[in-house]
Amino acid sequence: MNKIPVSETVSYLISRIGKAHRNRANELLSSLNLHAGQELLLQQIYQQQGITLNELTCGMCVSAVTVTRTVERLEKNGFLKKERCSSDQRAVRVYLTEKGVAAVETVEQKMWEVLERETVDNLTTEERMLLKRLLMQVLSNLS
Amino acid sequence: MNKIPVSETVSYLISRIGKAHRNRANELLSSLNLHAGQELLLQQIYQQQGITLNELTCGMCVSAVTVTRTVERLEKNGFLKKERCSSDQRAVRVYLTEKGVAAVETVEQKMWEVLERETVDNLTTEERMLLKRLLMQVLSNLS
DNA sequence: CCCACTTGTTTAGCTGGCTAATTATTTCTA
DNA sequence: TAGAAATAATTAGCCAGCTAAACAAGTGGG
Repeated sequence: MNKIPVSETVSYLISRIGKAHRNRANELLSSLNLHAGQELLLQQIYQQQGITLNELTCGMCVSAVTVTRTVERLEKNGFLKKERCSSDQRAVRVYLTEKGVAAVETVEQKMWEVLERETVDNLTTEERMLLKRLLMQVLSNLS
Repeated sequence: MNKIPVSETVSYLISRIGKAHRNRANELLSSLNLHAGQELLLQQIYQQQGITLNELTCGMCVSAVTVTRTVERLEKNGFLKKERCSSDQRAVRVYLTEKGVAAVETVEQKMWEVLERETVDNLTTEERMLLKRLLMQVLSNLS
């Protein structure tokens, strides 16, 4: 059985695509003064105002430290507000400001839609469905 | 035309997979005292001892700054050596040490092989071929 | 021959992401 | 009920990655 070079493996493709995809996301987000990663956090708060940092940590597959610091920066830039939870003084709840809400609603069309269109360009509808199915299996494999 | 939720787009899958894949790569690399990104750099030098930082920058789709700093750390940890180019005093050439060579040769089986096996697990041979083809198109779209 | 331009690298300062260790609060249990 | 254990968040310190700006060394044109 011949070994295929690393450069022709699915893993190598994924690492290249992951980088390119993130780069493009950053380009699209820069006009909103956001960085890749922040938009996911804002979207979570949008779906549940008053969510705690701990709940954010779980929902984003990211470490608690990263959440703490990203929230800190987003608060400094006026996208959200922190508030100590009254029933559990350990927990911190976060709420989007008007600016934060506007940002989330803009990210949808300024980033996700553009990114998706570019990503699946030149693929037929069937190929897109298929790709989605295969990627869901890959994600499941790696989780 | 109904909009599909972000969580069901190829883009969203790619960003999730990209993160999970990188995390797993880091786990596998940690036993070699390497971090994701460093292994690509070492592999490039392995293929061309004496490569310049500028050539590394081009070959890795990464900024010159990142190359400079990663090389600096890898040198500090004994994986490579820097040397000013004699014919062009601006350029810096890098060479793997024995430790660096050993690392590259171990990364192949300790990281790439394991990662690939895990990534395409539960996919048939046909599905793997297909996935590869679709991902190559995606990479081309994003480059 | 010298000054302008280009090229290769580095510094400063920012981002997301991480682990380990710390602090504060709550909960559980002996 | 008091002390131990679990939980939520933070601090310190590390890594990859980035842009902008500085610096140094070649290259070219007038």
